[in-house]
Amino acid sequence: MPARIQSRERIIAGLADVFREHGFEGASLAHISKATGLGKGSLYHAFPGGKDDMAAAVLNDIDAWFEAHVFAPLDDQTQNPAKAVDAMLDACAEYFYCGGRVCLVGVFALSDTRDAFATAVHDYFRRWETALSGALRRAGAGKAKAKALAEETLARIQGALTLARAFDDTMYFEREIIRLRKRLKEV
Amino acid sequence: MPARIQSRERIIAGLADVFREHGFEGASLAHISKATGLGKGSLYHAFPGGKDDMAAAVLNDIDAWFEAHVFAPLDDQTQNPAKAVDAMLDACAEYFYCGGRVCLVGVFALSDTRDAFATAVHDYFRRWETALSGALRRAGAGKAKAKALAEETLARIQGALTLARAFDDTMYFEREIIRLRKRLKEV
DNA sequence: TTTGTATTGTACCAATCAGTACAAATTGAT
DNA sequence: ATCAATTTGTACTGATTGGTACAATACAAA
Repeated sequence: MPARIQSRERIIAGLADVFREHGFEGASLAHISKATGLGKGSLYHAFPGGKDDMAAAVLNDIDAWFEAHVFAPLDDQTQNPAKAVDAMLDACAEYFYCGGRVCLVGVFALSDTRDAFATAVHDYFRRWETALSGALRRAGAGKAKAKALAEETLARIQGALTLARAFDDTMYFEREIIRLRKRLKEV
Repeated sequence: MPARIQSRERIIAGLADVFREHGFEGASLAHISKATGLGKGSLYHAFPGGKDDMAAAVLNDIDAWFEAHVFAPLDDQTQNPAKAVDAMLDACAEYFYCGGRVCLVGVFALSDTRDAFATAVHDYFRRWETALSGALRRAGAGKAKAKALAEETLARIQGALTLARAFDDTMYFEREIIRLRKRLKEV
């Protein structure tokens, strides 16, 4: 019966889906087992620390994706900052499936899981905010305005995800991205 | 041992705190019992339908509060629409404890609880959106602009709550409200 | 094939889950 | 004070929780 190698990538992707759908507390090992196709034995072999370990791995994976596709491009001094901001919105639309997928970090931020993963959540948003406000500064905004715009942008993205989910209509997210694109060109 | 009358108001307030903190799935009867000071007997006496019943009662309570303090004032044709919008932001700041308290409807929207309470979540945001966009129209905005601004406003409020919680800093919410107040005067 | 290791499924554990049953206690009316 | 109705705490239920133990399997090297 046993033994077929699963790529860790695929396992983490399945874990992310479950955590996004049910939150940390709601993600039972039964759910996780079903979503990943792995039994408890395999799961605890791959993540000896249990659910905490799994969630940490997922958060790490998300962080790596955003670092590569969002944060680093925003930081890149050699590129046109306006283009980097545009690329950020593209990356968000891609990552969040145009609003069909929710932000796991945001979910964790709202739930009581926040306490356990507080620093991970904190760092993710801080990293995003400073990278974006840096790019906006290079695009010509003053220090205060850049920070305010960055805060506003993150709030609008997170909020749009909530609304898209509440209305079960991805257009809410897509329209917000369009408005945001326009707004961020006004620097 | 038993018997002291608890006001239903207080019970529901306690329930709301628990659901906000832990989400629907994470809110165990042990948590609920502790937060309300009521045993299972009392809880199932007051809410025969169990947790679903409790959550529905909380959502109903929230809806009533917003109906009275936010939606109805926005609808009021006899009042200055700009003032109603301002009052809406005041009411939000009050209700959400300036960001220290999370939006339960938003939490439910993100979790899988969404399916069970989909219509309640849906109706809440739709009601808010139409009331706000109506007020903005009366304040002089065109139809399309009013709708876009209303969507943007709801997203920013929800997102600001997420950020305030993520950073554990209510200033993120308060600053967003200030920016929003300014933005909504531009109609 | 044989062997050793990495990987896996399953049987189990104590704790906790939502929910039920019911008797004890409190209340308000008389 | 008495009594009926309402409220309440507690003791249970079967199911599910996260986690452990371990034997069976598959795989790569020999």
